Amino acid sequence: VEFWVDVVVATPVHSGLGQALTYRSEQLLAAGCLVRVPLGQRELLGIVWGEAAAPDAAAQLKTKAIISCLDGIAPLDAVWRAVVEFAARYYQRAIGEVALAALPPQLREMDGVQLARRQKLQALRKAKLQAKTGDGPGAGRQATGGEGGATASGALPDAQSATNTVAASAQQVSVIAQFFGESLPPSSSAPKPALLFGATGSGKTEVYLRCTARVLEQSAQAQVLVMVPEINLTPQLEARFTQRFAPLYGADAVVAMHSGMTPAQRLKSWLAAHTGQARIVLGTRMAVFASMPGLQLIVVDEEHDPSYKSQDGARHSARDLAVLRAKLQSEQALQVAPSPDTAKDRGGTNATVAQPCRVMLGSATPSLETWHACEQGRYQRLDMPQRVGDGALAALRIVDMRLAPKKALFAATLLAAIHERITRGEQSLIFLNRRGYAPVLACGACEWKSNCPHCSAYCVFHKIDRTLRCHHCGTTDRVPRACPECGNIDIAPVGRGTEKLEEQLAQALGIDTLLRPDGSPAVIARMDADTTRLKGSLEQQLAKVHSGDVDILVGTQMIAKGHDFRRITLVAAFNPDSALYSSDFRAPERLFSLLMQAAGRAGRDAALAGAQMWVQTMHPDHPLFAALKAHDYPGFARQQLAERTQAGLPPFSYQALIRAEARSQEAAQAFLLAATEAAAGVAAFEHVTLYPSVPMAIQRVANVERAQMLVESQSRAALQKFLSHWQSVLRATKVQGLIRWAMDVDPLTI
DNA sequence: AGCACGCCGACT
DNA sequence: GTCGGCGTGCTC
Repeated sequence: VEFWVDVVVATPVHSGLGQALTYRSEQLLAAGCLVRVPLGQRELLGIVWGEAAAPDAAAQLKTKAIISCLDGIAPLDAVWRAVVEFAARYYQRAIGEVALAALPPQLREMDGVQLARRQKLQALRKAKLQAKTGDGPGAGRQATGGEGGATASGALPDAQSATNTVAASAQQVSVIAQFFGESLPPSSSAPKPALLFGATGSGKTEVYLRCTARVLEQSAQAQVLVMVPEINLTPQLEARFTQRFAPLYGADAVVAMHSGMTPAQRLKSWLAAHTGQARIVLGTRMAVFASMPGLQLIVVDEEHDPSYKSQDGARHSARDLAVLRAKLQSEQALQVAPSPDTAKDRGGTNATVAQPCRVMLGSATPSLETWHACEQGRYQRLDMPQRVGDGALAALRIVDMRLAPKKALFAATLLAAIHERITRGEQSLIFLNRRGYAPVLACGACEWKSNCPHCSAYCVFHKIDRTLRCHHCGTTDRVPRACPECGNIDIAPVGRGTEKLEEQLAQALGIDTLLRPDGSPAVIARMDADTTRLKGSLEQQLAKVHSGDVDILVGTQMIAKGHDFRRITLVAAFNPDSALYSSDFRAPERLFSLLMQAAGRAGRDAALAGAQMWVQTMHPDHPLFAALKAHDYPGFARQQLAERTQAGLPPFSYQALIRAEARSQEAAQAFLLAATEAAAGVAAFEHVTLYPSVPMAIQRVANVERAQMLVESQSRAALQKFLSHWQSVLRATKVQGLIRWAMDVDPLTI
C-alpha cells in the first residue's frame, strides 16, 4: 500500500516550485509531521502539509519517497499551520519558507536518530534530577531547582513566594477584571484583542504577570506567550517571570526565545514549548511562531515598536500575527469545545475543554493602527493613566534654540539644570540618535567628503579608534592623514554624534571641576551600539548607571528604552527636529513615542520630585510638542489620524512596497517598470494605485543598487488579491542584471 | 535558496 | 593544463 503526501520545504516563492511537493510514503502521515525528504542532491527537513492526490502515471515516476519521519516530535498542530499559512499568503511568501524559518535551526539539521538520542539524554537527566529531589513530575508547588541554574531563586518556599507578589494597584485590578470580564457566551466568537494603554511606570508588567497567573491556574495545559521588542529586554522580563512562576510551576516552566540564544538553547526552548512542558514563553518577534498547543494568552509589550516588523525574509508583523493567532486559536477552541450534550455522552471523561486565547497589546504610545482599532470598537481599550506610587510624569521643557546664540549647542538653562542635578546627586540622561563622532568628514579645500566606496552614504567618523565606518555595509577604514583628493591636511568633522556630544557636554559643563554632594568627582559616560558591542558590556554599563557611578549618560535611543534608572530626574533630547518634517509619514508617531519613552525614564522614583524632560528644538511651536507637554497621547493620535484620513494614508488605506535590487540602478528601475506594465492585466488592478518607482533613500548599499515602488489600495482584500496575482506574473519577468526583488506588505518605512 | 552544469580568464 | 568566476536551469 502506498500513500501520497504533500510536504513543504524551505524553498522561497521564487523557486518555481509550487507550495508543496508530493512524496510517496509507506504510512499515512498526519499533517504537521516533521519528515526528512530528498530534494535534488540534498536531503532536508520538511513538514507534511496534507494528503496529496495520487499523481498521474508520468508524475509518479519522478515522485520520491520520504526518507524518515521524526516521530519523536508530535505533529505541529492545526492552529500553528494555519498561522504559518496565513503569514505566507498575506506577506506573499512560500509556505515552506515561513514554516521552516519558524523552526529552530538545529532541528533543520538533525535527523530522527540524532533527535531521539538527544531526547533520551534529556529524559535521563530529568529523571536523575527528580530522583535527587524526590519530586514527582508535575508535583507543582515546589521548584525543581533548575538544571541550568537559570534561577537561584528556584526553591523558594511558599511563604516567600507569596512575597514575590506586590499588591496590585486599584487601576491594575480594574484593568484585569475588564480584560477577563468580557464574558463568553457558549456560541460566542473569539474575545476581542485588548490594548493596555498604560503610562510608563503604571505597572504594565505587573498586569502581564497577573493575567498570566490567572490563565495558568485555570488549566494544567494552559500556556502563555509574552513578546518584547528587543533582546535586551528579555533578561529582566525573564527574571521577573521566573521569580513569580518558578516557585509554582518549576524552573523549566519559563523559557526564552530570541536570536541571541545558542542553537542548542533555542532547540531546547522550542521543544519545551512544543511539548507543553514550558508554560510561559518569553521572546522577541520570532516567538510568535513558537509551537504552543495550549496557548491561552499572548502579550505583546510595547506593541507600537517597529522591531516587531521583520525586516528580512518574510516581512511579517509579529504583533499583527499575534492578534491573528489568538483569533485562530480561539476559533479552534470554540469549534472543538464539546457542547454540554457531547460532554455528558462521554460520561465526564477528562477530555480537556479547549479554551479561547486572549491577546493583550501593551503601550503608553500605541501604534495608530491599534489606536484606530480601539476607536472603531474592534479592540477593547484598557486604561492605566496613573503611575505606580503616584510618581509624577516628567514636566516638559521645550527650549527654543532659535533664541540661543548662533554657535551654542546647549541652552544655558539646560546646562544649569544638569549642573544642578549633579550637585543634588541626581542623574541626567541626554540622548541623540546618531552614534559616532561626526556623520561625515569633509575637506576644507576641495569637495572631498568621506563617501563610502560601496554605498551612497557617508562613512561616519569614529574618533575613539580614528576610523571611518559605513553604518550600512560595515566598511571600516583608517582616517586619512590628509585629503585623499587634494592632499590638504585640513579635513574636519561635520555635524555631531554621541561621541562628540559627550565630549562637548563635558567641556561645556567643566565636568573635571564638578563634584557630587559627597565630594567625589562627577562622571559622564556614553552608551550606544559602539560601547555595548561586546558581550556583557551592556549589562556592565547598566550596572554602573544603577549603582550611581555615572551622573550624566549620553547615548542613542537604546538608553530611552525599557531600562529603569531610579535616580534619573532629567532627560534631554538634544536635537530631534529631523523627524518633525520628515518625508516619512510615520516619523512624528515614532518621535512622539521615543520622547514619551525617554521622558518615562525620569522620575521613576517618587521620592525624587521635579523630574524634567527637555527638548532642544528649532520648532518649539510644533503641535507634537504641545501634545507631548500635556502627556496627551489621545490628542496627538486624534490629530495624526485626522491628517492620515485627509491624505488617505494607513490605517485608512493599505500599502505594499515592491523592492528591487540590481547591479545597476537602470536594471532595478527596468524591473519595476516591467512590473508596472504587467500590472494592468492583473486581477483587482482597478482597485489599486501604483506609484512611480523611485531610488531608495540610500540608493546603493554594498554595491547593490536599490529601487522601490509603492502600491496602495482602499481595500485590504483587493490589495491582497492584486499582489498574489501580480506576484506570479513577476516571477516570470526576467530582467538583465536584476539580483532579487521582494514585496513588503504593510511596510513601516517608505 | 541551494546546487548542478557550463563556459571564459589568471595561476601552480 | 586547472581553479574559479557567476549566468542559467532545476528541484516532487
